[in-house]
Amino acid sequence: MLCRRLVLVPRILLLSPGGTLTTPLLSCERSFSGGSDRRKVSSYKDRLSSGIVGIKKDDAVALFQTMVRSRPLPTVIDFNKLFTAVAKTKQYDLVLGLCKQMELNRIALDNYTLSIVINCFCRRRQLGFAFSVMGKTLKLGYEPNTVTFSTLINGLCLQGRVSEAVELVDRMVEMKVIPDLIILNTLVNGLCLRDRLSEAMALIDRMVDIGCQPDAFTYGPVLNRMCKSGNTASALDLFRNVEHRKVKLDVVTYTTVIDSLCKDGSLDDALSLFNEMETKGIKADVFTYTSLIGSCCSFGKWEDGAQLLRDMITRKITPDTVTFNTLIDSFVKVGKLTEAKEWFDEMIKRGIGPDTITYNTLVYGLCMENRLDEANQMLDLMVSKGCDPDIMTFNIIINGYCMAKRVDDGMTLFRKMSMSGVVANTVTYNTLIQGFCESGKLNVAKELFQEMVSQGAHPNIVTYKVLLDGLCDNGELEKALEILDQMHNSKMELDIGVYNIIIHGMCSASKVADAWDLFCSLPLRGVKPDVKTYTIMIGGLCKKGSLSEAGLLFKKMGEDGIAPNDCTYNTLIRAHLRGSEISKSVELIEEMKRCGFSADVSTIKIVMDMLSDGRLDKSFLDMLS
DNA sequence: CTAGGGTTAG
Repeated sequence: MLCRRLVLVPRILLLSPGGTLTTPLLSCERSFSGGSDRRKVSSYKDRLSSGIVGIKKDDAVALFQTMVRSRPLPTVIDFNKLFTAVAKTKQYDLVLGLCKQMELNRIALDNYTLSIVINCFCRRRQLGFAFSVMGKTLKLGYEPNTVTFSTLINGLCLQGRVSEAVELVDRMVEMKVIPDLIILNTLVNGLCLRDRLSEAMALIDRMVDIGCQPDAFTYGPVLNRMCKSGNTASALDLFRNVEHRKVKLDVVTYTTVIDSLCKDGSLDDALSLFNEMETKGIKADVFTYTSLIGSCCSFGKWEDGAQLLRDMITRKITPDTVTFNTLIDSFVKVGKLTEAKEWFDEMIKRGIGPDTITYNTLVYGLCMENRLDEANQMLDLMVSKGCDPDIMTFNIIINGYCMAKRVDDGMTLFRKMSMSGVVANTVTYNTLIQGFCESGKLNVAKELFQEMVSQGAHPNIVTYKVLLDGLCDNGELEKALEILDQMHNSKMELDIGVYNIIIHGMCSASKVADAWDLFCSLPLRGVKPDVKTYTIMIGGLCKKGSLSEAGLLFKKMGEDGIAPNDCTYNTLIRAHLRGSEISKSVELIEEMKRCGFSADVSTIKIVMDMLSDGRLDKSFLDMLS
């Protein structure tokens, strides 16, 4: 069933079929208080047991201080409970800081605390520190257990170093620690993260062979990877298969597939899987609802999205920041800024804190409506609420300035941003380079491109497209062709968009013959012309006065299976009007109308001009509408 | 206590 040689598998799995993989966790609980005096410690005890899920930074620090000052001292287990809760909120720096404080207060960390520290370093991609904590664990005389190892193995996997993770499993076995289901699941996850799906599946088969029953955690990452690669159908197949083999799937696996169906636009299928899950007694959670709400909104079913949110509140499934962000984003995307603002107020009313993404989304909405002053006020608001703007925030406003033809203001903000320590990325530079190109300041655009390279922000295909377009529009076709040459020599994958820009540039520079040669060479270059390519080329031929050639290309386009759009028709119609080929333009207009397109602004302008100087009859206007 | 899922920009 599988080819062992190709598959990365720890040695123990190849050597010990039929062996058991379960091992009890070592008990390392050590008490400082001896458990005698319970009265004085009740406040932090209550706090730890009454729920510290999703604990905020200030709360965590305050609770920690109370604990450190309590006499007798709380047990390490109590500290571990706090650290675990904080780690779950992904505040790894905070956990590390608190652990440091604990040491400074001469409270000994135990084996578990050290595992939590290792996990924090792993999550922060500081594997070196993680391994030295492992060394410290040994030096303190603790036996590393499966938790210590699984944490480190996960750290390696998160960095994409799966082979080393497998080696570590082998070393762990040498140290007489038997890999358990969690370790193997971690490896499966590591393989999935590197998109090595077939190896992951093979490892799962090996697990089954040696009697280690996979669970929802085993299949979760596999399903997720399939879904993220756009393969919902395969994921659904695997899902049904696993379900059929009586592996108990959980809310996460269901939600993974539900989300993928939502992303594919199969909202009905997603909803029926949601119902199926609930029927089986698996309760949907905030992730499930958030996916469904997002999908409803993308279909324009706002009331349904809002209703789902109300449902979840009724069912005591508390919506979080992401849930509101999803809803707010959907409203912003369709320009319903008022509704977005209402939901923003609602989330504040419910005590759910907006985050950078919430503010970015609202800033984006304001910028789209050219309300730049309000966007800047929103920026001030987020700063005043202690929510740090990130590169996305700045990119959105800079883009807003560029679209409002205020590239210089965009540049000022860019400099301010850099002073505040936020580092520009490729999108930032692309936006500004485009802004300068469109305002005709080609030299500034070129300088910025140089700055981008020297700052280590990698230009991508979009950067080049923006630059090529700018050069072509500003009469520097030769320079554009030089860059195109460089791009051919680089490893960059050129798409049809790049060629559309160049062909368009050639046509604008009245080099229609060159454009035609390039157009004809596209198949050789492995690039397929799209509707824009044909339209640009048709426009070029029209400009040259070769209406008949343009007509032939229009015909060929249809034969090549590319459907013309409104731009194609309007280009041809204008050319025929200019060439006084009235009857042909009437023919084209009727065909265009049959396709559901209509005359654009430029076409209407020509028609008006021709009506006023009498070259066209009034009946033409009726036919047009 | 260690492994899998949902939101933003050119």
